[in-house]
Amino acid sequence: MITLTEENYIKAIYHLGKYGREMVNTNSIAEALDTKASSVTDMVKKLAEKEYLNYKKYQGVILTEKGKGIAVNIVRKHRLWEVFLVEKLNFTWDEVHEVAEHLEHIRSEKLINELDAFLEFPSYDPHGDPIPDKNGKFINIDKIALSHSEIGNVYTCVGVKDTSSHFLKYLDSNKIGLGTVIEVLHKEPFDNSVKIKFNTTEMVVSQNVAKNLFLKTV
Amino acid sequence: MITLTEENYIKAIYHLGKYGREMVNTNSIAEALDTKASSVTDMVKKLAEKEYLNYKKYQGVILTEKGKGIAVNIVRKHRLWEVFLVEKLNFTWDEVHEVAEHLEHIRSEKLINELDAFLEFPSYDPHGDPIPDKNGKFINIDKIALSHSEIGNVYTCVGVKDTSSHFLKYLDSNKIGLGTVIEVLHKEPFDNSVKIKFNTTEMVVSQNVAKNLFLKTV
DNA sequence: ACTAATTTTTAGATAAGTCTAAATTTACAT
DNA sequence: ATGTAAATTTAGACTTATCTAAAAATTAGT
Ligand SMILES: [Mn+2]
Ligand SMILES: [Mn+2]
Ligand SMILES: [Mn+2]
Ligand SMILES: [Mn+2]
Repeated sequence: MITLTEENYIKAIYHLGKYGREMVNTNSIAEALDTKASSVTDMVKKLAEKEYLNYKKYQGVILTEKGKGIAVNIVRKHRLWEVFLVEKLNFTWDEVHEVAEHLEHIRSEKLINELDAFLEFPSYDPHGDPIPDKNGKFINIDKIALSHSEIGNVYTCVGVKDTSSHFLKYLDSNKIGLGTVIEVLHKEPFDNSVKIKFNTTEMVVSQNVAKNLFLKTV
Repeated sequence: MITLTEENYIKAIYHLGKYGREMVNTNSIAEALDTKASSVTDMVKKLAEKEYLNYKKYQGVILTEKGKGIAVNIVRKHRLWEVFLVEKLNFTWDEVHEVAEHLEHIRSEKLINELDAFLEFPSYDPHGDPIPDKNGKFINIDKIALSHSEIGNVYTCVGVKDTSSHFLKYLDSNKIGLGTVIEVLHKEPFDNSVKIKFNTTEMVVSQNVAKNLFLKTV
């Protein structure tokens, strides 16, 4: 049996290691889970024992296939619940994450598959992140950050990197959301700010914003 | 902050003490939660300390208003989730309880109130139990067990006492459900079995069944 | 009223997950 | 290559919730 705490460690390691492809070090796990490095060491030993990951002392950890399976399933549940909250229960995209952090741990195959069907098998969550299907497969569209866009090009906003309430509310207040069509007018080398145009509005966004907004070419 | 374990104790005490009206003894709590009496003693001390209940050594416990408030809120969540599972996700009434045991601990005022609205403010759960509203108020219709019915009378089935999968499946297989109109034909004094008639079908049910089926007069 | 059975509480131990502080290993700069 | 800084692990302690076994209190039977 896997505990809630173990699930949270596995999920964090999955995200930190780029979908479980890269090794993850102790300190980054500790930071992600707001805990101490010594606690992480104890836990990764246990997770290695249970074969959710491979652990080399002082070298870091990497998820096994078994571990990745657990992680993908939690991500699936997290994102489906987020869709449910926005589509059916009038939550805004900045309110869903916190509740989904808890709902993602509810264990019922039937529950999650029926929820998937009820929502008509959505491919993306409210932040533009892809939702794994029942078999753990998901589409990964190639998106670029606004900070890596090219001047003169036109893009569609398809996701956010930072899903904090602060950032999402900032986007709301500036009328930027998923689907917004954005033209890149200018990139300021001095501070890496970007001047963009959308719906006849022109505005300058900071590097911080530019790094956290994902686009795809129209 | 209240823990998941504390919530389960409070809920059990609420049900055992008839909506928190009666004193509950240590052993019955232990049995309900499948734990040991010594564990219960430790926990009720903690719950008394936190003022969720009053505890007199060797005498048992009774919920405070604060404790009842917690309990009613958990019951509200449990029953609303059960309605959701049946109405929206194709669960049968014998499948919902287990999942609802977990969903009832998700903490979000907005979530539960929006769910309530989404389900159009249901008054009863799939087992005929009343659902408390946002303020903890709920209708308590007076229902009687089939075992206490009167020969010759006609009743409507409005609830079940035992919500175990076994009992509910037994009812399903005999085409008895909420809303079924039942006429009491005979009560056998020897074994307290009851002969009933519904939808042209006549059958004899055991005392065990008769005690767990709630009816109201038509 | 007294004894026996039952119920409840206490005492001490255990497991999970966390922490601080100290020790160890690795990485990096000269 | 060597010393220092950073990262990681170990050691020992704490908290929550549980258990077993023993002690104490209550209840019930005669
Ligand atoms: Mn999220
Ligand atoms: Mn998301
Ligand atoms: Mn239930
Ligand atoms: Mn129910």
